[in-house]
Amino acid sequence: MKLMALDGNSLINRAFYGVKPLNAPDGMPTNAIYGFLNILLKLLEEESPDALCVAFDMKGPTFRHEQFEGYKAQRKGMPDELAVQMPALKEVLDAMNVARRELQGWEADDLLGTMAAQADQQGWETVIVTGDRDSLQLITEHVRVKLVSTRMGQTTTREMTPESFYEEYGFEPRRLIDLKALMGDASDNIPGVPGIGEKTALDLLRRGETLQQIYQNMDGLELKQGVRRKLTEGRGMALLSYDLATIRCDAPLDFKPQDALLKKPDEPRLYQLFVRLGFQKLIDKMGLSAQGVQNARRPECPAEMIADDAQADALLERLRGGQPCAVFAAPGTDAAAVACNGRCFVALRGVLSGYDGFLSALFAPDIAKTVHGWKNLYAGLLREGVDGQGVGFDTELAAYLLDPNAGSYALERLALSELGYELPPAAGFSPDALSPLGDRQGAADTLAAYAAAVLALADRQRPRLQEWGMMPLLLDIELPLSPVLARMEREGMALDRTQLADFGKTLTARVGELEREIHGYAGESFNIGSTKQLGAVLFEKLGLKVIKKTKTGYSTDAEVLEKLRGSHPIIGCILEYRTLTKLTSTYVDGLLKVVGEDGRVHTTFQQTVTNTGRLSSADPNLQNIPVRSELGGQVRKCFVPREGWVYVDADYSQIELRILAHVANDAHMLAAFESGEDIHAVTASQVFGVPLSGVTSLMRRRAKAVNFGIVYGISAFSLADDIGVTRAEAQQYIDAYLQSYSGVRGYMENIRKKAHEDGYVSTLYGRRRPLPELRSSNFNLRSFGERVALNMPIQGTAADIMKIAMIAVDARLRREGLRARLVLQVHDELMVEAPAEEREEVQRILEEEMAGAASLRVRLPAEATWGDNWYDAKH
DNA sequence: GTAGTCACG
DNA sequence: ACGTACGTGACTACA
Repeated sequence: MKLMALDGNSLINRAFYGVKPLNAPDGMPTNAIYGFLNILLKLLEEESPDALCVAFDMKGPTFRHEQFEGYKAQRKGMPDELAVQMPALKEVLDAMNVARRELQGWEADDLLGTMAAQADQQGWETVIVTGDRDSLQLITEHVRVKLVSTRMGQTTTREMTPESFYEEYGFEPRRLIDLKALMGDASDNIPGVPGIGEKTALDLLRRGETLQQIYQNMDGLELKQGVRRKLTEGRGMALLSYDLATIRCDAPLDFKPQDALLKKPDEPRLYQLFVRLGFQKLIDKMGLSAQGVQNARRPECPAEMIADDAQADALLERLRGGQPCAVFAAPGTDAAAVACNGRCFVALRGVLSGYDGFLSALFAPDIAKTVHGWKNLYAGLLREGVDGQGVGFDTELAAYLLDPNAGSYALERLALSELGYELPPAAGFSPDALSPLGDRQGAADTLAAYAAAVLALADRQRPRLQEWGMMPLLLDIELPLSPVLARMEREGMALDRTQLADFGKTLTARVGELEREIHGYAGESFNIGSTKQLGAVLFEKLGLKVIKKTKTGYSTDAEVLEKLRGSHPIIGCILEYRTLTKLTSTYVDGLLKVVGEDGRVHTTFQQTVTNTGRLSSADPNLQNIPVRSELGGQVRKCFVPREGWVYVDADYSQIELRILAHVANDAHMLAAFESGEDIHAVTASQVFGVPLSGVTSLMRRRAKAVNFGIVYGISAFSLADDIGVTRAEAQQYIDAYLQSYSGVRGYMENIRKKAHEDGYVSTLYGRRRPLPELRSSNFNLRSFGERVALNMPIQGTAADIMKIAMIAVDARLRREGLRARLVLQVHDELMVEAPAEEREEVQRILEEEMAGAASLRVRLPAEATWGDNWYDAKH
């Protein structure tokens, strides 16, 4: 039989510092609980023990404090964010029916030792799990220790047995006590023998001595004079430390391993807890369900099937009266459910003969609707030939605006966390279920439940959006943007497949040559794409200098290779190989793979992904098509408009710095922009104290890096690293910058302060990003939060303005009856595909609407250029 | 599924 | 004193 005994405090501490911040829907930090449970589940799987018990420390002094008042004296209490997670963890363990023990006056270590002793007496084996090496003294033939370490979400365990312990330390596990007695332990404030350090102590123990033997037979020992004196004088300390360091196995603990046998968890209770904590992943992983949970309920809303046009018209008439309603449509929109005033109506294409007409009428402007995911719904309607209108609320967009950090806005998840609704699986309204042979009433009930959830969710979200002043952001920016994005996706961009494939062949040929050359230099054939194998060749076989390490081995990134360029001809080949294989795999093969039947690529613009309010582009990502290198530019040449059409491309000029000048209200920066001079050159002249005419290209380059750094939340260290100067020099640049731009300095100070006070930052348009990181006790995380506090209002405001511009450009193209259409957005750039004869008008529209999207203290000029392919349009 | 790398703003 | 720039997505290798 096997007992697994966990040191709860040690593990939750590891989890707390090793797992990224995580919050429950109510804002309570949960990362430590989450990390702890993941470790626990992994261990249960690995070990399949028969019994499990978790030991905890208790607050207050222990018997060791009575022996020595300085014991653990300088130890600080746990940070608040961890402390609040302890009770919840214990609740979770109780719900899992996991035994746990704590005992006033005793540490978790002693409880583990005692449990192991009890288990041993009954012939059980024990696995102790902890992050604390002190427990290694408990290792015996029947007791193993698993040492857990986590860093950034990654958990590793190392198992220690008598053999592996001896191999590492060179003496027996019990002698760990002797080691501490001799050398002390700074972190627990155990004194040890004054003057005896790790080296001497280890040496004595590896010679086979024990503390007892040392003091019984001091004269017979071969010892340096000083050591002998220190040992003699420190005898009292040594004996005290020996006692303090000894983990006791006789705590008055009520424990038998049989008491801790694994039991089935209390599922409903655990489920409820996990919902409260926001642990959807664990709910899935452990296969929990809401069955038996009283709170989790499905909205009571049986579907009323719309069978004929008369019923459809009656419903439409009622909706036109202004009753709030929510529409949920199955993908492909072969079915639509309308929730309204406690009832739910469902229209199915196969049931309602006038389904298409119903859909058109439902999505007319005179019926105000709430939906979940307007962009995709609009796209679906468009495929049916319906131009959807009259959508006044979107629960997905609302959830994103309320918390852009949340990551997922699936209706099922939101219904659960916001309403306590358990929605039936979406498979319930699959095409099969909706087909004449399927369970149509069941499918309709499922759709109805989703529609009802959307309606209820909107009621929960609206007050918060109003309170936070975010309704205009939703109604005037995000919602109207959705159809624009849907049309852009549908429009797509044409690819010249032949030209792209030819380019691919050229690349592949060169990659072959490089591969041979690289293998030749290496003297062996290996996978150049494997960083592990490449590292072995470069740093072990060829003996090149190790510049940087990753957590799994040597770093071989471009920055490292660039520094090694002079030391071996293989380096240049590898760099070129990397460039070319990236181009072929991601951009040549990758794009060719996703060309549609219409010869065009249709990206997906994701509207609820980024933490700052930007869009993202995926499948394929058209926002990262190469441009910085000449070779990469070849890919852009393969994006071509229709015959007789052109691409018109418009960029904002320095939008982020201009927004910085505005929000910081910095007189110098505003003046610099107003003068129309090159902003980086002006910055250089200020930072380096030379007249504008005296700015060299090196100065400009460095000033540009400073400008970027400011926007990102600069540090001298990274700036120095970026531009290759000393830290002190970088600091001088920053100081000189902030001296010149005192408004920016003030902004940086204010926004930091405000962010700490409020716990969030926002853009000019009220988009908000919560910053739980700022309350972290972890220095790194807190610093990250402060950098984000500086950056998000700038990046996010630029995103807001671009969205406003997109809505305006799209509307004006259509209003003016042009055939030209938006096809792409790349953060500060818009691209329109236009008939050649509309080119000049489109250029004017882009420049006017982009510049006019916001009125700030600076102008926001945009320049539109054009060409017969994407590359030429930008050159 | 995660890590490393690299493409973009 | 801490470690170190903001925001993305796609590909390959590897456990």
